Amino acid sequence: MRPFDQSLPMALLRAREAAMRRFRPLLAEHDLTEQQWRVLRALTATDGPVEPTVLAERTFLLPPSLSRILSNLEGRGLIERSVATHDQRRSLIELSPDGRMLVRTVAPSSEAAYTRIEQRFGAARLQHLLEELHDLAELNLGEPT
Amino acid sequence: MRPFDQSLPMALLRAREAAMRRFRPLLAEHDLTEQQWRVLRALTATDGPVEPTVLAERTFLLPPSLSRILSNLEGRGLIERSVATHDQRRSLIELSPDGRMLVRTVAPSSEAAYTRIEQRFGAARLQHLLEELHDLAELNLGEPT
DNA sequence: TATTGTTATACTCTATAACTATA
DNA sequence: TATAGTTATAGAGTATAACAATA
Repeated sequence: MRPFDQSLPMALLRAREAAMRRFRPLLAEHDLTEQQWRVLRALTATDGPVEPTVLAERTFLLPPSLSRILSNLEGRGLIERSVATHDQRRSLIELSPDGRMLVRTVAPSSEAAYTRIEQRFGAARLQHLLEELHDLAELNLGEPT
Repeated sequence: MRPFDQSLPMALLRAREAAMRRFRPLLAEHDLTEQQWRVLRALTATDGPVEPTVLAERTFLLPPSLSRILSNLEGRGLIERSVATHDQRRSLIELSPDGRMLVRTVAPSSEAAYTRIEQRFGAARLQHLLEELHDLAELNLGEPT
């Protein structure tokens, strides 16, 4: 069997661990879990409001997990929900002003961590790595041959 | 702020998700969680018995989490524990014959998934990606500048 | 005193199913 | 009937602290 440290999932996990190590304490300072941050971050990336289903796909969270996270973030005033006018089943989620402010507070450290990686690893090399990861994720490995 | 899909941790998570998607149902068939499998997999990679502390580092599990997982795996007869003769505080963990058999049962599907990725992504390209991930993980990003 | 490993505790996420409201 | 989202439930991992046994 392939050696443990040549396993692709382990290599991805290890790299992610290395990239996140410095960032986690910062999230903890703001009482945010990784998953909560992923949701806030995904909301920052969109122009307008997003439906929970879309948000779940983008953040790799299951609907029940996302549902709890949204309740939590709404309770803290970091997001706002509304109901879609064309289909009352659908919710629309967006950052509140407080949520946007929180992201703006955390973002600089995130960028600093990124810059640090760029400096040590090389900006072009990192860009290429991101492209490779993107391609890998798009192979549709779940589809039948 | 950097676009969400240009975030390195998200790119790593997304790639890992893609690589694991087909593998999870197989683990579920054998009543194994991802973390339990990581432990079994790490034990396969070593020649002899391993101390829990080392195992925790290699699998990115916290000691309390690992402790529970080891109890579970021991209860299922998949691993064996002994006490180090030179230091009675230390445990030594190794796969049991049943554990080895289970790994041998699951391994072919793991290899098949890997081969599939190699075919679609390119073997050399994948090898290079693994090396880049390895280098990235070894940047010691947690250290002060 | 320090270290190895486990236990305690509280919380969060995962995963599947069942349910409500709307379409 | 089907879909969007929430709630129910059980289980597992995360994280920190406290603890027992050994060094």
